[in-house]
Amino acid sequence: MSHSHTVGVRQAQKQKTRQALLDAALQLLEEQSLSSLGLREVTRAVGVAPTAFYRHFRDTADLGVALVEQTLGSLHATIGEALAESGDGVRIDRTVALIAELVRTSPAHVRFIARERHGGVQPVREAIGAQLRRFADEVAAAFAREPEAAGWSEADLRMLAGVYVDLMVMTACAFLEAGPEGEEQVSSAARRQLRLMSLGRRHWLD
Amino acid sequence: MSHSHTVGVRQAQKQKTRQALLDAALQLLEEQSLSSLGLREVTRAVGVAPTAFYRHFRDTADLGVALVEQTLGSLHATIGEALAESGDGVRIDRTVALIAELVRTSPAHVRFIARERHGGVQPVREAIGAQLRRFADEVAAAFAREPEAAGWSEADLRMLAGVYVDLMVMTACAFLEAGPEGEEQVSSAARRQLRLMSLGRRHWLD
DNA sequence: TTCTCGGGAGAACGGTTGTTTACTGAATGT
DNA sequence: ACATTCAGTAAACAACCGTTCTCCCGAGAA
Repeated sequence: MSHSHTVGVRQAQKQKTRQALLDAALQLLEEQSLSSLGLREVTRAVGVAPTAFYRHFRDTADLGVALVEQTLGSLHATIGEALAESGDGVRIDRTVALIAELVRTSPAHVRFIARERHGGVQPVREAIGAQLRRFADEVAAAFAREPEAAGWSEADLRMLAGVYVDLMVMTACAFLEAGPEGEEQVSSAARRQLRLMSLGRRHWLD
Repeated sequence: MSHSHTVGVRQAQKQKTRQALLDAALQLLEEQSLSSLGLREVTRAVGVAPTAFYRHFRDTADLGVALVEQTLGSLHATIGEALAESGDGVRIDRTVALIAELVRTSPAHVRFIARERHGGVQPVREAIGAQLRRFADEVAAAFAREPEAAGWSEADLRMLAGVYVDLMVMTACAFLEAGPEGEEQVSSAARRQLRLMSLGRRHWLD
């Protein structure tokens, strides 16, 4: 008589090992790319039989897109907060600090996205591309709500938002490569880059 | 009694099959990443025995760094020409056109660089990073030669050059993803991005 | 010519891969 | 209480992998 929304011990255990597979894969992907990640490699790290993999994913590419959506999907809410800042200078600091904390708390996720964005697995590439396009849309919408956007064409606004998102991805990669000790240096460089873009934006309509 | 500079049939044949290995690898890497590229896979595509691979490279990672230097090394001369343009607007058109032609004539090389820049093989990542840093240095030197660079700190100039290079890599990736039909659209977007940066550069010292 | 060097061929090795098939047993619905 | 569903197991499969060893034979030096 239990309703469909009750979790049940059964489905809870299933999603538990599913998450274990995702976590193990993410860890293994720190030193290789998805197209070389083996099915057995993942199950061995978790401690389950190789065939158990098929109960959750069709292949490692399928696992990859799940990893993309879990990593980037939960980020839209966080991004919205930083974009709510109206001051141009304050938003720059907020955004860079957000990226820095993201890389600090979960570097493996960031590395995975950076690596597979242009990686060898097509479905994963497309999943990342779609998510980044969603981010750019949200940034463009936030820009459009501001008074500085007056006189801007929609295409130019979309271009500006695209540069903004790409700059943030590049900054995240720079944080990764620099390590914890070079964090402050990357931060200041990123802030200057954003300031350069902000200046260009102010004088766009001349 | 032949002098050391005479090629000889022996060394010519060796570099011939070495180049064949590089070409075959580049073609195979269009649909996968280097960390999953097999030694036998490459030799099979060329038509030589698997053991012949060891006469030229230690492993596939070694082949990767050779591929990086062959791809990016020959580009420094071409870049120098575009940077010689003094006009700010003309240089933008020249640069974007150069990237477009590069992607058109050898897309596999561009895809390889984009894919392995953050890929799973450390030595290759470092080789690409070193080459891109060289590009940024050249761009910074070209900027420093201009009158607009007056009052700029060396660090800010380096930052500007870094953004320039990263923007070009991103543009090359955009050309790849868009395909031949969307070439004009990517070109105009890239030109607007460069113009945005150029505007910010003009008002940097306020 | 004769000797040496070295790129390439061939076979074999132990190990790993993805996938299939049949099976177990505990949580679930009736 | 019983029947069913299904996540996970176990074993086997052919195919592939990187690497080692031995041999071959033509180019280049003597």
